[in-house]
Amino acid sequence: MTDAQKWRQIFTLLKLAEMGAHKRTAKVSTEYLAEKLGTSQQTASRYLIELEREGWIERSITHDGCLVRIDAAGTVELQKIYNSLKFLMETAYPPSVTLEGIVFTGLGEGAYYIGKDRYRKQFIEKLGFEPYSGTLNLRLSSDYDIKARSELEAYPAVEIEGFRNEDRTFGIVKCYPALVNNKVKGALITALRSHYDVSVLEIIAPVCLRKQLNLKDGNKVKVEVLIVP
Amino acid sequence: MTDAQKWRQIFTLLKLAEMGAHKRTAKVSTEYLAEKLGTSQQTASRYLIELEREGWIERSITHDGCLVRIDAAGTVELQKIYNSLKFLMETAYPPSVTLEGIVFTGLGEGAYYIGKDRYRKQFIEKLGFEPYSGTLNLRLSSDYDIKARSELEAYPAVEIEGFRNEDRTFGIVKCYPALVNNKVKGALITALRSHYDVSVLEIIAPVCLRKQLNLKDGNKVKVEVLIVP
DNA sequence: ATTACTACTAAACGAGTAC
DNA sequence: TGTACTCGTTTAGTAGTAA
Repeated sequence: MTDAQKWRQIFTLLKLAEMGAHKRTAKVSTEYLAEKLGTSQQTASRYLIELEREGWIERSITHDGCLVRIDAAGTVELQKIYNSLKFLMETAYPPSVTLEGIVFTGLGEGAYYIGKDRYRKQFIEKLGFEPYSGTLNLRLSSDYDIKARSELEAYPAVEIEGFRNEDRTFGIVKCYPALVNNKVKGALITALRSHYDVSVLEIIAPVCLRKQLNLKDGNKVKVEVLIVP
Repeated sequence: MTDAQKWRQIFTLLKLAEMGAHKRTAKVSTEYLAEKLGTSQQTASRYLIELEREGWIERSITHDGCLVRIDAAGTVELQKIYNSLKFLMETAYPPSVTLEGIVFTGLGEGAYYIGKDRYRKQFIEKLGFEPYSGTLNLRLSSDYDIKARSELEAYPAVEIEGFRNEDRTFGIVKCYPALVNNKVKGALITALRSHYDVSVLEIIAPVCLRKQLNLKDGNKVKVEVLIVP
């Protein structure tokens, strides 16, 4: 089944549900369904046949219409769309923000901060992974990316608490779970220190991103930041 | 715009929303969108053009992708589907039950009961119309219709309180708002008395249904009973 | 009344490609 | 890189009609 077909079918399921076929066996003539769908009787008939083959509805044909009931599998499809829409419409934040930046070599300070045990423990606890001892530095190039990054500040983040040891104070770190180049799970971290400006991203991950993704300075990297309300 | 087109577009809107385009301007390449849609880059491009023409998205093209934001009109479309699904999935009852029956002439007792002032006042108050002084009697023919009618008992109804006068007791009446032959608003009423069995429907409406719909004994009538939780 | 087949028409798709 | 045009191919839609 192609995606286009799938969506026609989900639309048909929705119309059948509006006739109550998700709660009870409803009598539906192909002519009536056709009217609701804005299509011909023949097409409505074909849709019902497809839905039946797909196992999304149960159907029996009588002399004056079909008795149709949406099956468990069909209900699941409607529920999926509902859940997705519910999340999108009820949540104040976008589900994700995608940023792109160019790899560059930093001063190696990332490793120093990430190495601090009080940070490490929290990374493991709150992000679910032990970070590789180094950060991947990305420079944002476009206005879009810089704007998108600044919008992130308003969205909820995983907060890593600061602390102080005998020498100095280590500040709070805001983390955003992220997917790097559609492949590797990691996190964007901010405010570790203020050496870099808003056009720089620092990424941590359980593995060495440069090795894992075969990255060199100057390569473009996509970071899909996941907002977790 | 045909309905098939409309549904492709709503599907596309949903995917764009999953990229956050309903909350912010998102950078989306046609190639990336194509992948999410399960279609070709060319088709994705066409969809975006159509959505823009429709006024559902705002778009500006940059050298490395489109900046896309779902417009108010587009959000409304998503909201419509969401509201519809929300109602269907969160409600324990089907939105409506459609019954078909054959017109026959009753004993004229309907007029007597409906004429009672204590009933009339409640009909006006709770159903929103003053019933024509007579009921349309329908005989259910198929097993499906009789089964569907019996299911109605479990669904919420508008309840008209009983009363007693000097002579006798008048019982409670359950009403279900209904649309007769897709045209006239009225109500299915039950338990006015027990003269008729489960295979008989009594319908009231603000007008004389026989005249309004030009009905004769033996005509088939469709009654779409609306469940109002 | 219905459903749904066949044969045809209309529309959507996507490969190639220009920009 | 991108987007989006043309145009041949594929797919969906419908009219007519049988069952």
